[in-house]
Amino acid sequence: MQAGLGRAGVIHTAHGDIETPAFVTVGTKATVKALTPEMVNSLGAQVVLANTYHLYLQPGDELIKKAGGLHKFMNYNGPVMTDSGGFQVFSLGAAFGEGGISKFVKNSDNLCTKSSNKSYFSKSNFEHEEAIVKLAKIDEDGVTFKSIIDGSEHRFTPERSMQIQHNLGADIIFAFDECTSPLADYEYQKQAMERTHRWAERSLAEHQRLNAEAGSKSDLAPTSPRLRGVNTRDTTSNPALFGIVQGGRHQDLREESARFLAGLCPPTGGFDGFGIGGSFNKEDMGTAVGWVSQILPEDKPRHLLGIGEPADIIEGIKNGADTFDCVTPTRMARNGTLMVKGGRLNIFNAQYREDFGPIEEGCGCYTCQLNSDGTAKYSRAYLAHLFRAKEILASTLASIHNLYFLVNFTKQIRSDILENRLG
RNA sequence: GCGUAGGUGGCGGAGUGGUCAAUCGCAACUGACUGUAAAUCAGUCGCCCAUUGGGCUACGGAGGUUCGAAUCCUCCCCUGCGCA
Repeated sequence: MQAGLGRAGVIHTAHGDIETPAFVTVGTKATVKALTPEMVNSLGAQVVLANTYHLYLQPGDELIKKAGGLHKFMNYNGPVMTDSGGFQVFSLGAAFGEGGISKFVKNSDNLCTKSSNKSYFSKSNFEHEEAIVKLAKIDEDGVTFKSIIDGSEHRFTPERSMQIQHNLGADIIFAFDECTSPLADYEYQKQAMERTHRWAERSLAEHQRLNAEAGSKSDLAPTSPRLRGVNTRDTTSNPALFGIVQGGRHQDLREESARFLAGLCPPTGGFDGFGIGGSFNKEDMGTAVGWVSQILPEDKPRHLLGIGEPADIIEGIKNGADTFDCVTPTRMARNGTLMVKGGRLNIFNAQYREDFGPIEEGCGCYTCQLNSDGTAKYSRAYLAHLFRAKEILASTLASIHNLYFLVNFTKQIRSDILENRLG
């Protein structure tokens, strides 16, 4: 973009290119919920993000390695990313049992008193009446997790996260970090950020050790790994590693974090790209992204972790973020909220029970197709019925629509940038 | 006809003399969801005002007992089941 930090580019991976800005679909447990890989492809998605913690617990990273890696295991041949488990440090730690805490805090919220006694997950097997036992506990060396599946205890360190992610075999992996709560005070944000920095160094060192180890086992392995040109497609190549910027809502911390990570350049090279993680102020998330984009190297991709509201994507792009992932489109789809140009539409609302039009006029997605006579193939009334009847197809049709909406919303911004339609 | 078990808010189903406008589930209505503990969660759900709160009508129908009844008594109506 002529003004500001926005830009369009291409990330080359062993499994294909990602044209940025791009929305990354979330497939936590090696599946984009409710969709087949063919559906994911045909709605225009370019990348899938899976999760280290979840796949480590089930079915296990060793098994996925035996299967031939994530791509083969889940039958998805496009680029795949894995998150490091760093978000679970937050969601199973600080946020656990605290009902309604998200990565965002609003200026209008009172940071000191925002604590709800209502549990978001009242059916939890792990929740005790009096004291909520967190499922993640942090120390300098790493994090001790309790399994969300059976309560068993597991230990993640930066090294362990790297080993698991290498076993999973994604194209782009993330350093092990701590996603902090927006409720944490400045002092904690600073301490956590510094710890995340130490973990970043350890992640990078272990990643390079694993790459070297892999290299010594195979003649085909590249000597200079990571983001490679599309012409050198090599599906067995080592993953690229992204470091994660933290620092919460504080400008000095975010800038310090970006400087630190950008400066990590051991003999074999630094990070291949960067994630921007952690919590934000709802009102100035874009500003915070801008703080770090000005510092991070211009020739490396920047992924804004866990951000996906349309307005936030626009702000992220304007401030230099290249890729975005978010559970919002798929989760909201499963919960009956459909994304449309004007905002959102709750298909459960009584007004749609006899509405035989498509979700959105003019939408190009599979779900919004029209018959030759101009009527909707899958009407709002039909979707309303499927949701009320709890039919599985409801999730599929709604997920296709929401993902198409966001993926193409982001693609549109890319072409606007390329054609200079944006400032 | 005799015997027996019942009739409670849209439905199912608790309650069996006061703390009952009535537990709970479903349905319905509304909202939330930002690196997925999520096909989840929260709120509303007789009527009328109201900020806490107040008023009214309600537990098949009609009477009655009682300071007080969805709950006890009498008669009537209806339903299931068994026997004729």
